[in-house]
Amino acid sequence: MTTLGFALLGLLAREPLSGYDLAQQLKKPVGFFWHARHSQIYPELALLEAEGLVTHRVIDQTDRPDKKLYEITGQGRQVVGDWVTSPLPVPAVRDELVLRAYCVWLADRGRARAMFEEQARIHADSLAHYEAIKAWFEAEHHEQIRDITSPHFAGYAAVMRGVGYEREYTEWCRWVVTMLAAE
Amino acid sequence: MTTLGFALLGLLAREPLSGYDLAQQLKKPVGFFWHARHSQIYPELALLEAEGLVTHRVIDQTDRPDKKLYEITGQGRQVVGDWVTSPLPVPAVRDELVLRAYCVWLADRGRARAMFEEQARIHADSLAHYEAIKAWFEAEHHEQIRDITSPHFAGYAAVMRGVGYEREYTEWCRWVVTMLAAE
DNA sequence: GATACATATGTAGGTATTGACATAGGAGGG
DNA sequence: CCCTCCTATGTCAATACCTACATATGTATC
Repeated sequence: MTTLGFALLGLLAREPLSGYDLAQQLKKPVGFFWHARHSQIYPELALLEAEGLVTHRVIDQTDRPDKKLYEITGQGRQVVGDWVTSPLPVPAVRDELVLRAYCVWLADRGRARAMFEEQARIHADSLAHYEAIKAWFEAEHHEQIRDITSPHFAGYAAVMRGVGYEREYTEWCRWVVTMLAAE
Repeated sequence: MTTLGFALLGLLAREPLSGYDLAQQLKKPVGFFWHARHSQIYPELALLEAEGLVTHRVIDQTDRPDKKLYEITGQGRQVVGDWVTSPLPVPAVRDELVLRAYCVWLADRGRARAMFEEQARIHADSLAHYEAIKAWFEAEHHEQIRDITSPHFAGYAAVMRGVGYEREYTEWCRWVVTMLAAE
């Protein structure tokens, strides 16, 4: 089982979805900290089905192409639940912008400043996006987000991480900009 | 040119290093937001040398095996400087712990709480590590960390991100723990 | 003397992911 | 009627990365 497989199971545990739907949800910034292309999703769904973790049925559609609607099985639900608390491998953090910051002393000052200003904008936009989702959760599911057995709590927890992550990232970008702009 | 290639050039722009040294620096948590194994580093160094971005000379050592000391060329310095401000591809954020949080409603409450407590400890340790490096920079290079043409400024900027990242991550883990512990 | 460990450099095989190619039906606009 | 876009499912080749294998020298410990 790959991590992508668990990501798909985690989405299918909430509602039945087609491969196309899953690909939409795993597009940034909707996919909370995991994403994949349809070229990886379709084969992974076939593997999950071969292992008996999901099943599918074809839905005939008149106004658009037919689709395969995937549903999680009881076994799939068990597998993803066990995976959540299984030993976590050391996370592989890779951030190209931080790496670039580490090399910024070799770059042109003005161009570097422009780049970090743009990145600050991008992350501020992303932050606004997450904060909107957070507000939506609090308005629409103010009860369920306190119930840890509810998928809404889990979604809210992921969004909380998105807010914190992007807030810190935006602040750091702005700090770099002020340093590059100083004097 | 791969991102790893730029990472190696960024390190070699500071001082000549062997492949082994580079592998040590790119081990977590020393490698600030980029890491690689020696099995990837050695071939990459050969590619960089073939492109004329680095050169190497063999250093004879008596107390340990001989080593190849790599030095960046003028062209290599130019290439990495240009790369820093080149268009940045959309970052591919993948965080398995956040994905697990998104699925935590399917898991055992006690086990989940224990896992997030452990993760909080891990990230708190990492935060302490980054804060120690930050303090070292401020004590040893309090002048250079304000000079954007200095590698110390660049290193300080990367560490600042490490501090912010791990601080936020630790706080989020603790928030999840309190939610899982409530009632 | 044997064993383990740090230094040092490499290769080989497998997996996860991406980007491009491929097909197809229906909707909407010009 | 053509072109574009959204929906929908798939394959293929290339790449980035990891795990494991492979070798060699010197030091420290049992």
